[in-house]
Amino acid sequence: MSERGRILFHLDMNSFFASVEQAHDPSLKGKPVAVAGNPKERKGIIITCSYEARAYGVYTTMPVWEAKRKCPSLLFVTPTFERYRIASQAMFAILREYSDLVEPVSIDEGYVDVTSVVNGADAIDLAKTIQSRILRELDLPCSIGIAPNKFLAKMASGMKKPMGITVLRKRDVAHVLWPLDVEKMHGVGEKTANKLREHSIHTIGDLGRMTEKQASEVLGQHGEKLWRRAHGIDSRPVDPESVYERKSVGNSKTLSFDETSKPALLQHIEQLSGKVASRLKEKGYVGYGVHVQIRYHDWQNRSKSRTFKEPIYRQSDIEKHAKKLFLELWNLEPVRLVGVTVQQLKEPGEITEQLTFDSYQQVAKEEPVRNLVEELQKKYGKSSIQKGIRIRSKGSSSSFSKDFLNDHNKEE
DNA sequence: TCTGGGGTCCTAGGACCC
DNA sequence: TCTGGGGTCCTAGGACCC
Repeated sequence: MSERGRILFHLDMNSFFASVEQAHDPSLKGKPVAVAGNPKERKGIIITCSYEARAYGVYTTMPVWEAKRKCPSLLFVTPTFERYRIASQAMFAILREYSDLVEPVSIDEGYVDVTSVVNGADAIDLAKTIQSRILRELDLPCSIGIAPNKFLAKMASGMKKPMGITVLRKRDVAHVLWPLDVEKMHGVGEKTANKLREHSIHTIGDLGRMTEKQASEVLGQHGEKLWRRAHGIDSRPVDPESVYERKSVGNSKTLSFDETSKPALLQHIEQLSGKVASRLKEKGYVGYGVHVQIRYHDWQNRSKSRTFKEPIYRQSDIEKHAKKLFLELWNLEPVRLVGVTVQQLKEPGEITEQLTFDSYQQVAKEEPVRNLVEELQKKYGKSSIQKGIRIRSKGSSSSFSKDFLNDHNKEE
């Protein structure tokens, strides 16, 4: 498939969780707001913060205590994931009004292929329409990148925030992308950036000016991919199905202190197994592998996994295998985090057991927009609709996005 | 008083098979 | 006569992203 001629949008919600909270409680608007877990827990970090908070130097993953120091007036909100899922669904529902080719990437971003919907000249108008609808109907800001492929669209959406619309053509790559620090590139993290710097590669342009062979000598296959991206080459299609193809379901927990007691650790494994089992059931999957992770006090990560012939989905089975794996793995050192994941998921289509089928059907079917609106109204009341759709939905919501920061926080 | 929790994808080595 | 070559599966670990 030629990539010439495609028109892709990448839509990115601006500081999504914080914006949803500001939409829900307008008294938070214009103020530094941070969404963070329980600040008393060790896990107290900033999950998202408003632009007003960013102005004080607060950013995602910053420990709460540090954020308080940087911005004493910072308002803290504990996350309400149900609200975010609802807003996310409503946002994707709007996108699907314009194209069937919508691929959610996470709860707050996705790609839309509008090639057959709009001609090049009208793409910006469509982006403006979508952006202003999301602002008017959901009271949420977003940025949109317009480009001939996913990589460029993603880079474009990040260029103007909040409420930006940015076109990035292939011919813009050399003068727009190449001057940027190589770490700004999607797919280049700290480790890769360090490795590149060792070879005097500091900007995207430095990477682009290497030969493809040199890039692969430094970074292997990953290097070739990045080199092509640096040249604006990316033929990945927008795949609306990918959201349904979940590969694993897991839960992990950073313990409130480094734990050395075996019974206590096994109890954490039990709890995590229970969460995983109920999420599997809710989503209607069975798995064929169990994976256990340990993070030690010194941040050393270890993991152990095992594949099974028989489908795994019962809490008792997950628990049994996870405990066994844990005890084989644990070296008696203090444990900071434990995690349990069920992987190699399959939809239980041909599985004889029936218990998961109903919930699977719910998840697999996309809800009509109309229902969403009704549900929004139920949750927030009709009076608040002038400023935006605010919906209530139960179950089945996560089918719309590969929801990062997932169901684990349902109870909060 | 460092550093959450949910994921995906990739690599590399060994087992095993034809 | 030293012992090919390819493919797949499994497992451990790492990098990255939101």
